[in-house]
This record gives sequence, C-alpha cells and structure tokens, in this order.
Amino acid sequence: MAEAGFELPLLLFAGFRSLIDRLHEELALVGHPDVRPAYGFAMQAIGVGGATASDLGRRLGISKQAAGKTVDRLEALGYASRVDDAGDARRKVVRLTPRGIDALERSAEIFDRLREEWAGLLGVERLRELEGDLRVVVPSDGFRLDVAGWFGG
Amino acid sequence: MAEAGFELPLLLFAGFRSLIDRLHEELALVGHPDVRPAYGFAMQAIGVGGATASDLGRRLGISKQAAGKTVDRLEALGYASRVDDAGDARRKVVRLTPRGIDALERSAEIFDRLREEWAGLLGVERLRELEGDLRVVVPSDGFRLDVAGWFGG
DNA sequence: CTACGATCGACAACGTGGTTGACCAAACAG
DNA sequence: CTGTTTGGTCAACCACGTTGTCGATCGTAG
Repeated sequence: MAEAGFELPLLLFAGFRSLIDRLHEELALVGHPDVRPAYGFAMQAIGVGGATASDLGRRLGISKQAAGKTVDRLEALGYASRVDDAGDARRKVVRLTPRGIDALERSAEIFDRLREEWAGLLGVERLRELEGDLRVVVPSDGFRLDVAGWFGG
Repeated sequence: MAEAGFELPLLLFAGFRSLIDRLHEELALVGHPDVRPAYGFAMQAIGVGGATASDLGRRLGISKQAAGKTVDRLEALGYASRVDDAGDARRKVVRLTPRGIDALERSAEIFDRLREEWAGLLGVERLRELEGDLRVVVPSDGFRLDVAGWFGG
C-alpha cells in the first residue's frame, strides 16, 4: 500500500528546514549570527560579481522594491554596499563586502559538510540517487526564492 | 567528486514548493481558489476534531496570538468557525466548516495523485526509498510549520 | 470558601518579507 | 529632439509572525 501523499511535502520541507537551520546555527558560531535565511539567498543571488537591485529582484523572483529593501538590510548589517555605476548614472551596483563574501564562503563549506553528514547516514550512492530523483521530479525551469512571500501571500 | 552541498537544500525546497504549488492549482479548480499554503497547514492542524487557538498554536509551533489571527482569516473565508465550549467559558473551539472539511479531503486526494505522479516518474520503489531516506536524515522530533515567519524573522 | 496561579482569548504595537502604484532621472531608439 | 524603457526610491498596504498586557475563567491549595 502506498504511503499517504501528504507526507511527501512534509518530508521535503523538513529536510530543507533542517539543513537551513543547521547552516544558520553553524554560521552563528563563526561570526555571522545575524544572517537570516532570506539574506543568505539574497547574497547568493548577488554573488561575487555584484548585481543591481533590479537584477536581484529578477534573480529572486521578487519586485525590485522588495529587493531594494533586502539590500537595505544587508547594507545595515555590513554584508553589502551600494556603489554608483560609472557607466550608467541610474544604476547602483550592490557589491558584497568582505564580510558578505566570508558569509558566502562559510555557507558553502557548511553545506558541503552537511551533505557529507547525510552521505554518512544514507551512503554516498543513495544520496546521489536522492538528488538525482529530485532533479527529475522538480520542474527544471528554475524557481522563485521568495519563500516567505510565497507561503504567506 | 561530490555534488555541491548547496544544491541539496535547493532541490528539497523546489520539490516541496512544486508539490504545494500544484496542490493549490488543483484546489483552485475544485472550488478553493483562496486557500493559501498557510491555511492548508492550519486546517490540517485543526483537523476534523477541532482545536482551540492555543492548541493550534502549539501544534503549529507558533504563538496563540498568531494562531488566533490565522483562525480569523479562516473564519472570514468560511473554512472554520468558533464555537463556545460548553464546559469551559474561556475556550472557543475552532471547528472546520463543511467547506473546510471539503478542502482537507480534496487536498488529501490531490496529494495522493501527485505522489502517484512522482511514482510514475521515479518508480514506486525509488520513491519509497526517497521517502525512507528523508525520514532518516530528518530530525524525528517533529518540526515547526511556521514557514513564513521562520524564513523571515 | 477564598485566594492564588495557570490558561484562554483578545488587543496593541511592532518587525520582516512581500505587494502595487507613483514618480523622477537617466539611457536609449526613432 | 522626442517618446519609451529602465533603475531606484517613496509611500501605502498586506500576510504572517513576534512580545507584552489584560480581564475573565478555571483549578487547586489552603
């Protein structure tokens, strides 16, 4: 007999949440206690190359205004800074500060470590299968990262 | 070489999100266009037996005040109603209306159908493994359903 | 039976991640 | 030169959370 269908989303969310929660626990221990999940995604989207608020909005699937507000918070926390664009007086390029870069690098390390933990529990092959299976069932056309707004409304 | 660790949470979230999005698309088609993800979780937590706002808060891992506000919205949409408790004048029991029950039943059907879809893509055995593996790596001690607030702050 | 503490539900103020709409300034295309 | 895009910001608003406070009720200990 089949499992109840409603468990599947719960398991996926629980997995996602536990990884993100672990990430932020560890991040707090290495000097980034005030990074919130939303900031992490935003910094990832800004990347080392920087981005404008409009870019960021497009990458995250949110409005440029919402992206701008996120940048405000990132800036207030010292993770990013706006610099005027030399070639276009309208644009203000958001760049990650060294602190922002550090948070990004630490996050990558921690995620790798977490993945190894899962590999230890499941076996490397099994984890690879899990990832592969998810890639199959997940729509390939990218997806929006506006978690809070998506869920809430 | 190992996959990048940061893909894992993204895949899990994408899976979760695609299931929830599909659910609400289908739900909209069968007469429940205004159910939001948060409402679905809340109704699930209320259940056919009903619950008080405080109960709901505990089940969802949110404050009783937040639970009360969710009940307000559920009530405004006709999915739930508050009834005075005969034996305790403080308590107001939240009960799902027939419309609320319908939404819950439809959701269960849709989730089952969605799971079958995944089974078709992956194979029944592989899907069962995926679920089993997730159960292994996910902390067993339950988890909070305050998605929006968790992500945001 | 009375007094105290815990609980329920509500109100208020606030924080955070989103939304639209409006607007100006700068860039671009004709 | 003019009309249209585009980028950034301001303002108002909404949804989902938070904490703090409060009166009313319940349960229990004295």
